[in-house]
Amino acid sequence: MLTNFYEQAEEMIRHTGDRITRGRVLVLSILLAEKKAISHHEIEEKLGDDSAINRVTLYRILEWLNKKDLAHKVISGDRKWRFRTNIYTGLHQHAHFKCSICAAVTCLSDVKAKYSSPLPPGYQSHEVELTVKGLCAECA
Amino acid sequence: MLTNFYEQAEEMIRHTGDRITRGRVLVLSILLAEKKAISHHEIEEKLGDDSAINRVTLYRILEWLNKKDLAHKVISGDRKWRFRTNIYTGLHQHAHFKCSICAAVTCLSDVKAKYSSPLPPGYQSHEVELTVKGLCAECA
DNA sequence: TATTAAATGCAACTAAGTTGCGTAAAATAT
DNA sequence: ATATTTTACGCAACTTAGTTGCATTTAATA
Repeated sequence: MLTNFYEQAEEMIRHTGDRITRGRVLVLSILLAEKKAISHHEIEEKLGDDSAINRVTLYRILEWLNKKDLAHKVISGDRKWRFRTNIYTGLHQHAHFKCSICAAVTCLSDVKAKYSSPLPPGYQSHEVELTVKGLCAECA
Repeated sequence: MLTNFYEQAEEMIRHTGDRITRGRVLVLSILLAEKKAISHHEIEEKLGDDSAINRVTLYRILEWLNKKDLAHKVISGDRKWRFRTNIYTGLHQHAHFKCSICAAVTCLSDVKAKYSSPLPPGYQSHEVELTVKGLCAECA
């Protein structure tokens, strides 16, 4: 399973033209295996001791994945960033769900963000981030 | 002007039944005078040296205003919280604009958040937070 | 005016993310 | 296959935002 994601990650990274490094492949394959957006800390845990990556490097890898549009940053209220791969989601314009109890962030893949009236004059929209807060199925 | 907001703030706080303190009134009147959501740091600056409030107290006041629904917390990607009064906005279900250059957060009062399909089974929605990212009129 | 419960201030702390710089390792050229 | 050259990595030290515990002050009340 994970081997599969590992190869997929490698292929995706090759596609960017940038260097294919152990860290990038490991992190991206973790994100590919994951259904929901996960934090820096959670990724560190999943890496485990043997395949550990330096804290700073992990931040830089996540930043790089974001820049290359292989993953995106999910904003939430606990001042932690969470990351998720972009493969299953149409790049931007999609929504997230944040559980008020367990703080888990899930991408609502079918839910498209919409807003009902235009922006004030002179404003330009680049990206829409919609977060629905409430209780997830487990905490409800 | 500010005196006006000061009295309005006092009245709003009285209404909660909790104590009317110097700090609460000062902070709320600053928020009332402000059009956009502002950060802890920006509030400190507006308070100035003479009417300074302790950092921790300011955090607690903002938390309290949020709890009493006199203000609400605006989440953004720079891991800073911003606050805005709730008086002009219908309590929840409204959108924010975050400028990618100057990082200013504005409430889009006319823009109602909508999402086009239902949540996954078992999920409950309590609040919808919509953030449009792009360029504001000044930075565009 | 005295009492008391709640808010404030201080100091020390935590958690998340950043910066600078020397070292290691991909990719490329030889 | 090996040397060269970028580019990424690891480490240490730092910054920024927010938190906790506890002693002190202050708004409400009796």
